Amino acid sequence: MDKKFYITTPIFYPNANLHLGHAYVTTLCDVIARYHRLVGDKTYFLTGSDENAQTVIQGAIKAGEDIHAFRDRMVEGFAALFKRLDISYDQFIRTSDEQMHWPGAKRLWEKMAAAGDIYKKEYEGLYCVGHEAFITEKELVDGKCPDHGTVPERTKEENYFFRLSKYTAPIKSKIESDELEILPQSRKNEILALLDEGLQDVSFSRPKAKVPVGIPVPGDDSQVMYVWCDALSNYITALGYGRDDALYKEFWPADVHVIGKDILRFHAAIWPGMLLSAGVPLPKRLLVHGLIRSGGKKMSKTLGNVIDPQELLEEYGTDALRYYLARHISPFEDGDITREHFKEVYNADLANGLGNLASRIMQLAQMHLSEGTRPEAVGFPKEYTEPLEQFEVNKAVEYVWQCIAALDHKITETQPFKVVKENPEQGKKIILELTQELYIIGRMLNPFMPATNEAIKKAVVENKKPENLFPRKD
RNA sequence: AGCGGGGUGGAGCAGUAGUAGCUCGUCAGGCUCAUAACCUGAAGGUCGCAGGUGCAAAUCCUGCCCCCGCAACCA
Repeated sequence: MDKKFYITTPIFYPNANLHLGHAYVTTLCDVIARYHRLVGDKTYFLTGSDENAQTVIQGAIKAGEDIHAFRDRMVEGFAALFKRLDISYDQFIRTSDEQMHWPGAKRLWEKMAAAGDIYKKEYEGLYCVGHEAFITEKELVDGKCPDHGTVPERTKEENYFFRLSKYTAPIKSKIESDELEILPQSRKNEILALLDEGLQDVSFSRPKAKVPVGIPVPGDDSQVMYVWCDALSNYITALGYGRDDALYKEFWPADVHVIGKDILRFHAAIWPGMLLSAGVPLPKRLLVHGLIRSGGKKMSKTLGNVIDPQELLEEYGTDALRYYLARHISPFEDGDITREHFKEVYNADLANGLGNLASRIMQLAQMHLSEGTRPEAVGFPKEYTEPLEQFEVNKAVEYVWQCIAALDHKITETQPFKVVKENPEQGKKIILELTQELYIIGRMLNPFMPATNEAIKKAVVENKKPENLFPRKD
């Protein structure tokens, strides 16, 4: 296979530490990216941070830090978590990066302006700082913003607008025809329903006085770009759009943008509209995942059901967390995680399942085989590749665990531990087969559990029983 | 209000018309290479409720109830 594959995560606000939801989407992307590398696709995996937002500025103020220092510190934290999660991203784009990001964002704006789709409009209304947007009278509760509990300011603002309304029909047709494919189907239906109502033009800039760190609007230094052109553009600027086209030519359009359902409309309406306006090809696919809840409820500090990825990483390790996220959280629907369920799954699937299987096979191998083995490379079964091509990561993992169960069963059936005493040659033959099958299982784990894949490979090749891969937890 | 997702044995899920399935947990038996693990078997469900269509419904239609999310530090 000699295809290219470009995958992106959303970009994250460096205003607080990343939580399990961020860990999930990033891990999901990593699994998909590693799979594509495994089957030989030329893969590019992008992640990054959305730094020019009001909420980030507020975070810095709250922390009493300089905005630049604050963002750098938060982004370092992102990198540390991603490293711990074994995220194999090729690039981390920061929208504050004037060299990497800004030229492309400006180029995109200019293209849209040249198409006649950017216009200036004066707007007077109630501005909520928390929203970083105008809100309507109707939305107010006791004269305050219901979300932020603050009294909005009546201000007059001159903004640039993007003529998104013009693109309702073309966007709809691209989505209906799956030229821009939206997965799962339910999300596609949802966005088509929205498109039926027609899209409104969207505000595309803010006065620089209000958002001091944004990207200047080309030809108007008094305004900075609002989030759409500022942030969504990262998917192409990272590749060098407007700067150096080599990667861009190779990898755009994206094969998949992985996003949460909360940001679906931005990616399925505004972003395609922008690209259509600028004459840039649309991404091929949006993979819209759900939310991770805990105990059936959204995680929130108030409810006290937040689970920090760091906590799980420390207690169970990187691959255990990756395993849980890949197997037990659906890529398409809301998922659930509790400490109790995590432990149950860890013990059942990893300690008793995979870990124990590796121990029993390698114990036999170490005792009875004189040297390690390395099975010939074979293709992957379709029960494994087909789900992965469709991003059904959980189904692919389930298949691997079926293989694990089958191998446990095979040991019971063939009784190599007994046979080897009565007929050493026959026993060794069985044991050799078992180690080779274990190796193949390890290889299939590569996208989900890269370190475990390595550990199993090493054990088989060196004919040495590994340390407990996943010690039981009580 | 509106929009979206969901309600299947103790837990988590699969199953869009034709004998209700998987994993975990529980119980009994087996095995001994292994991390008190592994294998086999069993118990356990009127598939949210009420109607309707069909020879046949978890699965289609109608109404209702309940949970979750869409607004908050938030993918």
